[in-house]
Amino acid sequence: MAHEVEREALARYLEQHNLKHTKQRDIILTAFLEAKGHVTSDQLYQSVRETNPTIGYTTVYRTMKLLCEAGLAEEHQFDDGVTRYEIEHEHHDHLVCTRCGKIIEFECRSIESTQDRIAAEHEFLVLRHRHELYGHCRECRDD
Amino acid sequence: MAHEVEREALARYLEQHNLKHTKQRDIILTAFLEAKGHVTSDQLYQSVRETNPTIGYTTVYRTMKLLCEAGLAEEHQFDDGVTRYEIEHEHHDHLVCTRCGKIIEFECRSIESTQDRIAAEHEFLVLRHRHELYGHCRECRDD
DNA sequence: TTCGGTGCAAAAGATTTGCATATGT
DNA sequence: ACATATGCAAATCTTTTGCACCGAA
Repeated sequence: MAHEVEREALARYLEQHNLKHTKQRDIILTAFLEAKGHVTSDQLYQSVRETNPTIGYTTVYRTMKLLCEAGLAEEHQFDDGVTRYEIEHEHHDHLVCTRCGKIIEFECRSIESTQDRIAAEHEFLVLRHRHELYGHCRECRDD
Repeated sequence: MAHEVEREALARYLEQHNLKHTKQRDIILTAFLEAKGHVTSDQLYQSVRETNPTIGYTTVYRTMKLLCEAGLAEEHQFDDGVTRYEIEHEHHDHLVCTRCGKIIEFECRSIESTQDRIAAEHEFLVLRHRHELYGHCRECRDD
């Protein structure tokens, strides 16, 4: 079975918190991992429904919240207002194409250190950040 | 009367677009400017209601949209999911305190040029960006 | 007089909650 | 058996829309 690492992480989390290991949770985790990040609750719901038409919206929402708490997923709000989930991994930022919706990840040490300097100037303790560039990707730009 | 510059900008915009200059628009603009940025629709609605209890939610929403189009306001979505409006001015980014809600603005040339470099690497045309650091401000941090 | 504007109520879209039932442990 | 999960429907919350009436030009 695929995604062994994540499934075990979930199992561990459930056990430690006295929660139950249900097939819904497993199905949703799998669908989420297969989607490879940046999915909306609705996309997830649709994809889960294809094979398991009895699973409800509620369970998708509750499970995604659980996966976030377990450190397997991360919630993200881009400018369109819809919540998306992505697989939790090394911190990075995003290029978002406002035409085709493509999301490209990037990561930049030099920006991060500048950020730290700015925060320090304000005596601000930074816990997380978001940095998104919106525009048109190579395929969508006109020029 | 205060906020002469903005009121005139609005008047000009309305005229140029064949829209009407109503007292609601004036009242909402004033409330928005007095709030000094980063207000939610609801805060605006409440504050407008104090002096003008007949103004509806709808008008607040429609007017804020109008002010954005006129270039007087700017819409912003922070991580709490609620839309906030701020007074449109020189581009800048934000430090957001997740304890007291304070929002500090900052601006950084060196980050912006790095951004441009990254975008260029992806042949991406950047139209706008957001960059927010979430954490605890000087007054709210524990250490 | 004529359009655009306003306010209400209803709709819409995303997410959450109450509750009876089902199911891991 | 017992406590937690699930799925439905209903509730919430924010924002938008339809529509009859109002008011600025």
